[in-house]
Amino acid sequence: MTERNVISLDKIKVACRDCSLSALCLPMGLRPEDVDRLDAIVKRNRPLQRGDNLFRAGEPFRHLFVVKTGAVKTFTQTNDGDEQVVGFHLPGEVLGLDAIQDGLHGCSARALETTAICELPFERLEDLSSNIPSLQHQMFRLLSKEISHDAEMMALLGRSTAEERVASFLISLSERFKRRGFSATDFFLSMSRQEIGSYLGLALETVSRLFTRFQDDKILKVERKHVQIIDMERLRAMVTHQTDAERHRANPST
Amino acid sequence: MTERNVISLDKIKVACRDCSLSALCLPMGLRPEDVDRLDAIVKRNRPLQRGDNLFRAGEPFRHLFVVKTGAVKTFTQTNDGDEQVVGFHLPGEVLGLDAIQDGLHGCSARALETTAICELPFERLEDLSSNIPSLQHQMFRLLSKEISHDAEMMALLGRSTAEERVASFLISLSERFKRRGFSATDFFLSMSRQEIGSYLGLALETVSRLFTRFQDDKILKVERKHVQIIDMERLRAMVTHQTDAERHRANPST
DNA sequence: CGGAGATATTGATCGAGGTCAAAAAACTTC
DNA sequence: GAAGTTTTTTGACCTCGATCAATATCTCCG
Repeated sequence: MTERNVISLDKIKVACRDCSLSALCLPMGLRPEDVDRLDAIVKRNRPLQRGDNLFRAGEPFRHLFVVKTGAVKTFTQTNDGDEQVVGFHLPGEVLGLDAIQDGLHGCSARALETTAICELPFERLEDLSSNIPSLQHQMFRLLSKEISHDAEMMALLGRSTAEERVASFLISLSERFKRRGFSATDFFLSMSRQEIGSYLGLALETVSRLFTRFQDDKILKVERKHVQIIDMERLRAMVTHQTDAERHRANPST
Repeated sequence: MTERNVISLDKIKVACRDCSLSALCLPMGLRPEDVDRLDAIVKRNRPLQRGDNLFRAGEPFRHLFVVKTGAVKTFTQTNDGDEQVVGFHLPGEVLGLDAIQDGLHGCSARALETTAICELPFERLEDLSSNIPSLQHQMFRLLSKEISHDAEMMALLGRSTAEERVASFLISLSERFKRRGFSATDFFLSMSRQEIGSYLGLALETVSRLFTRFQDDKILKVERKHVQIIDMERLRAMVTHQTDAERHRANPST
């Protein structure tokens, strides 16, 4: 199960022991020789604390952000005041891609826990990518990946039952943790039931009930925010909607 | 209410009376001097008939597609066999952006009516955009626009009532028609109730009921697939979730 | 430590919208 | 234009999950 989007991951890991750069390399899949040039433009910020905003909807867009450690949620406000979570961003993942189009952030981003972030000045990234074809290519891939992820999410929200949504959510987290070298079956949820519910289009009570039901069914072990996946097979079996792309990725021989 | 993404639209319209190229210019917002270079790589296909596939999920990705006339739906299959619509694509809109990441189409695309399409060989587009910074910039914008559209859609599917979803859908169609120079208040739906329902995460019966209710309330005039929006204000009032970006676009002075 | 304010669980109730069913309207094809 | 197919409308019923409410647990801080 190698990460398709990463070119010679081992070399990169060696080339940039600084975790901020490996956080960059992972999503971008850069070649080592390109990393040095990227390195020059990366800003490193002090960590955000839980509740700190990284940016707010409507603010001008200057930087792409890469999560180094911690977790971030992105959300919009509804007219009647409360917030709607549109994404969770784990280490190695990129934020701000929706803001390129018109130079304004379309959603707000807030740290869910103590979080370290890399800033990439977008203008300079654009300049660089004109000169480094592989960087341009990776930028296109990055944006495209976000689009297919969103399409999967839309498909999930469009049809599924609560059970299926929560199962999908856990599987998605599991795969994302695995990809970054964390445990795929034993992890902490840095977001509240409320936030999970908002993201999945469910009431927080429904999320809670499903967690306990999954626990009763010996599929999970849940203790507050600590989740262990006991029976991944049955969790996967709950998800009816697997895109052809996913099928292909799971079994590339087909 | 000028289209922010288009640079000197009038000039482009004059420069390329061939509708295929204006279809390209609109989403990309290219400068006239770039159009000639694009022109060279555009393939023009014979029209698709209703039901024809443009591509299927899992097929290798070679081209971006731009709808010239007609309409296309994109959809995925669920494991239990039936299809899930993930998007509708009207004249001037681009398809295939989700496939850049891994070179495989993640969904299938099928014509909803007689449809003319432009093909853009993606490799050559990538090459060109290395040499034309403004093209690279527009490509980024195009991808980013898709991402923010998807985020809005996710927000819609995540929270809204059936009423709000159908209202949003009609408003979205209206704005997209308007942008391309068609009537914003009087148009045909080339998709079935079934397909609308699938897209909005609703049963087809629910869509039908809402259409008749809107008609009874003097908000719409619906006759089969022909829709007239009578009271846009009340339609808009139904939508609680307006992103800050949308608010800003509607009233840029803020 | 103990009290205050989040956050999570669990129960009870209710309604929006899904499902099933049947009829009506529109489109096809010969 | 008749017969068959597909799409849409409308009605009746029921279920899943939202909402309301009460309690339990955690976390933070003086």
